[in-house]
Amino acid sequence: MQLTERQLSLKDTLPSGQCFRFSEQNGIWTVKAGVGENFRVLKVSQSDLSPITDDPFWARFFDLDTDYENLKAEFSTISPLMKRACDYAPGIRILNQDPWEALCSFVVSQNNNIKRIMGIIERMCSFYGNGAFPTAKALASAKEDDLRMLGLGFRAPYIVNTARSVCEGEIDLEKLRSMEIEQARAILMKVKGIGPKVADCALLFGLHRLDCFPMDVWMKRVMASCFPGQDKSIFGPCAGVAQQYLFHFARTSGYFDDKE
DNA sequence: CACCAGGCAGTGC
DNA sequence: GCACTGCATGGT
Repeated sequence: MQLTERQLSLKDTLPSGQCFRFSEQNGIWTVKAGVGENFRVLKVSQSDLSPITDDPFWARFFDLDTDYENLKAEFSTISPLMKRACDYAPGIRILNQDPWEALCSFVVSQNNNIKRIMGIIERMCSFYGNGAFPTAKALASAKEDDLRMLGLGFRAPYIVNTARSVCEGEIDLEKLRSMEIEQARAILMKVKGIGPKVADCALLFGLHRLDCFPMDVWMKRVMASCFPGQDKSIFGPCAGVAQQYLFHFARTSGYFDDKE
């Protein structure tokens, strides 16, 4: 299978705020993914995507089985701005990350910026995971002071709460994959430290629930400015994908720089 | 110094 | 139900 940049763009997908363990140097992208023993490292360049297409793990990670051309065509009929967002970065895809890694990462993300999130997660991985993303079990027994030392601040107890809920089975992540979406959100949000935004990101990026539509500060700007009085329902059953095009466009294009 | 970052919990009304 | 505030930390 031969992929074009329009079908998969590394530079538009990896730094679009979905995942936090990647870097780029001289055109070579390094992506780290997976928890504990399932840890994997990918090295790939845009000019040769065969390390992704030839490896089922990374093919799944980059969601190669979903037809984004149809989705973009549908989205583009919604409004000129939605079409513009699709054309701006057509090679964005929704990553299929480990559910625990996604959930934990987005607990870290709250009221934080992407650069600092990446640093914190990297320190958590070396301190608790020997390079791999730490297991829920490892973090369930972490000391809050240690977590604060890594820069987690007020999120330290949230991480421990979340890890314990997963370990003790109050949250069964795999069951959330097929559950009624509102019920799945409600289960996640029972944990102190998980609100609607973190729950939606975990479901979208960790459990591939494309119906989730995370509303962060950028998406609130987009909706208020471009779709006033509307909600995610105008984007259909895969609203989460539309969300990602809009989020990336809003954050990197400069279009919203001087809009309240 | 202020304000912000892929928010959330707590409080008051 | 909705509006407001404090929160750790590092960057502008």
